[in-house]
Amino acid sequence: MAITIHDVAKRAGVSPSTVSRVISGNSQISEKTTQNINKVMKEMNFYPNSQARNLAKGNSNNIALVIDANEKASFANMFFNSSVFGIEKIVQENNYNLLITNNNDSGAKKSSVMKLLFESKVDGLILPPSILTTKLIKEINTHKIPFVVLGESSEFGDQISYVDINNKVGSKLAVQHLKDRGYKHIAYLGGCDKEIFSENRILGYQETVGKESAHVYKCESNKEAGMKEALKMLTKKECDSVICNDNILAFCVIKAAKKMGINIPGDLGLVTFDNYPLAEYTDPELTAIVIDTYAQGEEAANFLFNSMKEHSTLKKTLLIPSIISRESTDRDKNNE
Amino acid sequence: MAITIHDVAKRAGVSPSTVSRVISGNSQISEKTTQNINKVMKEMNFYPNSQARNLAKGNSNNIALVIDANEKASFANMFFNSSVFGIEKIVQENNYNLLITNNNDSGAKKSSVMKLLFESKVDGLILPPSILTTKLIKEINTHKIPFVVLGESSEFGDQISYVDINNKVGSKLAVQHLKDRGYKHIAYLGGCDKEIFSENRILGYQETVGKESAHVYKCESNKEAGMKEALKMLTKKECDSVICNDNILAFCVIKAAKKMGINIPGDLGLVTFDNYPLAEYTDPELTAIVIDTYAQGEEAANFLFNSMKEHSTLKKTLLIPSIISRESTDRDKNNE
DNA sequence: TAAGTTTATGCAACCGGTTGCATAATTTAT
DNA sequence: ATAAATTATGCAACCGGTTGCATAAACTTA
Repeated sequence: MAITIHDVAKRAGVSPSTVSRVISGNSQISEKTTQNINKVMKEMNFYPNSQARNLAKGNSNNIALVIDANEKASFANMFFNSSVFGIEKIVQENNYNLLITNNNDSGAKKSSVMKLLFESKVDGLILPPSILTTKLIKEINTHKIPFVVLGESSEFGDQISYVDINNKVGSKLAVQHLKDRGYKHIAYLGGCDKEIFSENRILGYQETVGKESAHVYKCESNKEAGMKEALKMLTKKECDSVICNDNILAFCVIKAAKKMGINIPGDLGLVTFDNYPLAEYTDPELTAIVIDTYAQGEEAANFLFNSMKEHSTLKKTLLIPSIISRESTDRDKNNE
Repeated sequence: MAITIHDVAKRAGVSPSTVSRVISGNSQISEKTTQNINKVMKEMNFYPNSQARNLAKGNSNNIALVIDANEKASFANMFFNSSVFGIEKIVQENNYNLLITNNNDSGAKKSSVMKLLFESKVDGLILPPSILTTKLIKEINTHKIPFVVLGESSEFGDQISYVDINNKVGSKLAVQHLKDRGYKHIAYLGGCDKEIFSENRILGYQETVGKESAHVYKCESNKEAGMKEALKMLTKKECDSVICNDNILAFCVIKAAKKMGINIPGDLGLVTFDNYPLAEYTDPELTAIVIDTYAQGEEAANFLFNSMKEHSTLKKTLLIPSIISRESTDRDKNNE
């Protein structure tokens, strides 16, 4: 049914190998023959069958992006989101296919990632830190499949290559931004112990303001915890500004401040990590630490393709975030 | 290097065909032999090479989800997001792989979707309505690849199978919800002419409130247009409630109302289409028409797999949305 | 012009499975 | 016990490309 390399060969009066060599472009076929074969291929509208090609070449031409089924859908996804576009772009530039799969590691059966490995379905993997286990890393290495992690890992940091945001620098940017506008006492809201990115943000904050002037209000990222902790923070009146660990908490602060009659940015400066689309639609609009997940995806994919070409050593990449100034910190330095 | 079916056959003392038949499970191999082969496969940790399998079977074992590079990243992506999880779930249940690709139809070269078709890389396609063209549909049909569209299409509605939300019903739900709470004059904010989903929402709204009592404030979904139109609407004072075409516009209404000293829900009832994570963090929290994109993804994928098993006719599926009541409409019926 | 190089192409095996057909092994019927 | 029917398995071709090696053709060089 489908047109094969043999059909093309017959029509062009050459052998299949010659056609194959023209397709691959990596051999010394005479200019004349090449042009003729190209012409015939165009005429017959021929495209090589990728299954056959992969089998012969011994690769899959796929790389897989694994997502974590267990992550709470909402925000984790938004994140996953832009990075996938960056990844997809690089994958396409390399003439590869991008597979997406959930890691449903039930323990009982082989997880989907294991299956990808065993059935030789991928030449490379992009993983979230949350699914890493000693067993998984060992298995991937046994199969000699290069992989890269989208984010830092506290437990396995020394066994993996990863691309993450420099969260410490993010906090420094936030602190500096607030100080520049005359805010003196800066609090940090959010972050729980298990997330390494929160840890680093808090660390960066503490280092910048100085351990003694740090006021960290740890809390989970949901309505109840967020509101409670925001109100607590505002009631204490220790601080004239706050850095939020994410947009949800920033929204909570806005709400809490409103309830208590505290004006943002007049009485309270507010900087938040993350810049989701609605961050510029709030009242006041949110000054945000912007994380370029698209670039993160690109970076990870590029690294992966390099590792596939030539064995490379472990590499940790930290991208520098930026800050976008909006109403929530928009006051004169001397306004205080 | 890798273990093949031949290695297994040798060890088990049978022919490769027998092993193959055990793997496929679709033939009459004796119980004894089957068990033995299974044992050997487990011992050798054997998994069939998928490239070889696909080549022999003449399929790819892939379905592709195409995303539209041109859609504005933000909100389109959030949408894309949950549906991809639903799709991925069904794909995995069917032991298939999910490919994701951008449709970079530059016109010059073959677009990525065309490539997928020509290189036999997919057995099925899930497409966004925005990339449909006569040429593309024709090409897909020529290749006899089943496909389904994630959303309705005005131009090609009669040539495709699609899964969409019943937007008319969404509007009816919103209107009914507002009426139940004693709101009398309901406006509709947002929607531009090119989007069929907006059209249907407005249509459903008009049909429910009656053509003569309809007040549609069309506008684009961005800060400038949204604020301007929201202020205009509130200034006119025609209505005591509004249905917003999306969360961005709802945020604009909240901001505009605050500026004008209008209380939500007291003076103005507010229902919005879409329920993005931050919709419950606003002040007031947003009553929202919830669109289950996860289910939409599942539905589309299920339909696709059915079409792959047996040729099926075109099918239009409309999922019923639901409404989640929050503060922005939370007043007594007699409060007015 | 013959010998030596270089370049262009074909042959055939191979990648690792699947499957139609033939045959061997086993069971059932007579 | 033998023929007939049924079940289990193997053989070999095939899916559609790729590639090492051999050889033919074209080009140098002496």
